[in-house]
Amino acid sequence: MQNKIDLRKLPPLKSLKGFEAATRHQSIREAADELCLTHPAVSHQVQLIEEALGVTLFAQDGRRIVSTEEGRVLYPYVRAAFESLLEGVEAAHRHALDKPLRVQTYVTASIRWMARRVPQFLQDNPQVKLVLSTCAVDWEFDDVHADVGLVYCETPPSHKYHWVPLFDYALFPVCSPQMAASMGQSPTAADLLTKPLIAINTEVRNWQTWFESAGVSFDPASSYMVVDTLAVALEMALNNEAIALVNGPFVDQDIASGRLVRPLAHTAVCPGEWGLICRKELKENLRIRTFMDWMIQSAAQVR
Amino acid sequence: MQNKIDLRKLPPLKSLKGFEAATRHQSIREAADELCLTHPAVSHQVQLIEEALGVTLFAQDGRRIVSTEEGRVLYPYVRAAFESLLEGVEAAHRHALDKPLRVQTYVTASIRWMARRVPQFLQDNPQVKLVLSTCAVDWEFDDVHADVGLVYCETPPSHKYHWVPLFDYALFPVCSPQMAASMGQSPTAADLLTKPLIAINTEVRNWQTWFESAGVSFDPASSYMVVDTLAVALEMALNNEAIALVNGPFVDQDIASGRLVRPLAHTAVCPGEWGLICRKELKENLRIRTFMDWMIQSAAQVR
DNA sequence: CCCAACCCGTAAAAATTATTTACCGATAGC
DNA sequence: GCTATCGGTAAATAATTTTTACGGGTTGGG
Repeated sequence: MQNKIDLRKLPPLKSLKGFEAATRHQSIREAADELCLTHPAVSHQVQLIEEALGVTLFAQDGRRIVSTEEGRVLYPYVRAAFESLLEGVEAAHRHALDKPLRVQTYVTASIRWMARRVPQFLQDNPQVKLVLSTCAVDWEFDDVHADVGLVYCETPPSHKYHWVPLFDYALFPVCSPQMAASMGQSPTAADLLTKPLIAINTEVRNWQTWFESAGVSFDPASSYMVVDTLAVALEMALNNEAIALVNGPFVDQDIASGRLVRPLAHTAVCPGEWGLICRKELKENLRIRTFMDWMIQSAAQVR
Repeated sequence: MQNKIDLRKLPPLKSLKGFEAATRHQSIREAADELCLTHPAVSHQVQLIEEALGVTLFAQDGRRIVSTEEGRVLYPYVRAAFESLLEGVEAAHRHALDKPLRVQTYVTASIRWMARRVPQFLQDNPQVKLVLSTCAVDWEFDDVHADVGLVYCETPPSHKYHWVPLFDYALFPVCSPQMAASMGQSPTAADLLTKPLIAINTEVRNWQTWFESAGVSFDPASSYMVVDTLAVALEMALNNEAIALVNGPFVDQDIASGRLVRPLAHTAVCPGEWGLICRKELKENLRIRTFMDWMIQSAAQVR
């Protein structure tokens, strides 16, 4: 870092905008128009600077104004200062966008949500680089290794995080059309008990929750099979091997295309939500806001 | 002049001071001390800029702060901007002080007031150059040919001028000690009528005014002699040739030294005053304010 | 030549910003 | 563990900027 600088001798910085524009236009009114202000505002700004410097910057010439010699001397320095600042802002932006944005999520969300949408984002924001990490140590958002996360939270996270809920944690079964057909016209929840049900090892109680909300009792130990991520369960459902229990907006396309169906409409909405998370102080960060805004918009199209 | 510049992209300029100092100190509190602000003020300034740029500039490290890479990228540009502004202010000052200050006054004031005091002013303000003009076309202050004037105004001048009254227009007679002695111990106003009285051609009625205020009638046509400036009249008084009528603080030194005396104390205070005048918009001008302040202080020592 | 259009300056009121005061939680040294 | 220090937050206060409303002076066209 450098030495101290005598900031007290600086004129009122905000008013310099008025001086700059007024000098360029040699007109208070035109400057005001450019700055989207009224003319007395600019007039006052110019006077402030004149008083601060003790130097007359404009003289009246008929009904216009003309820079004095001092005004003309000062202008290039002010101009250079503004240009330096703009360059600085640019440089900081470039630098900020250069670092890849680290996104944490779960395997299923990564495969069945991100993978389908991220390419469009990268195309729309070519200057942003993304790193998706699905191998988080546990379910919690890890702010050391990621900038932003698409995660499930049962309760709103601590105040040090910025949290934008996106979807309900809504449970509903899906299976292949053949499997659904094998259960007859309008199967009941109890009918599902006759079929192979896949559970996820981190959420083994989900089937129980769903059956209970449908008024049917269920023993978690009776699951046909337990896998460690929904993505695998869905793959099995697609292959007509079992019924999977989905917990978010991860099968919209398969249902739309008919590859998967919902054998019955019952949905169990659980506490908590899927949402976006980042550290609070990063929420105004350019890259992060860009990404989050895009995610929010993208999610809104699904709901 | 140059092209338009996109001033909207600039961050809040005032807050840049906070960023600059905080970066230099790597501490919010020290920055606040330097800027004579409280620490929340600086904290807020930094946040404003971070929000404006969408970039994080500081990270917390224990109980201090550390610039992020973006902060370090931005700093030199901000610094350069401030330095450019300071240079600009300097340059404008230099330019403003380089032009000589044009002072208008009357011959007598010039000889008997300015001439004695100006050298000290020039010594105290070596960067200021003065041009005294005593050959004004008429008595009025001429703002085209002078920046500031030491003039007499019977009524306060028009609102376009800044006017600082300095002395009463007070009339009193002076003469040599011999001439005074020749009139006896305590001469009356009437006693003066027996002596040669010098009048000034532009103010021929002054003797009449003085005598009337002293309760003695006087015919202006009876003046011993008419000259065109008080300076000449005073010279004659010094040479024991006549009595002059002084209209301002122009004989203090001669009276102090005993070269001139006031034969009697009666003074006629006339309407109007001696004062400093300049165009209103110039009153905050560095050179002009410097000069006027000095004049005011200098005058205060006399009164 | 005069009137309307235009421009700038001023002053008081209104709106907006900046700063302070009074807290809180976190950290590091003792 | 306790305390001094640091930074962040929020509400209240202070300061500033901006606007509104007006006035005076200049210019150019009818």
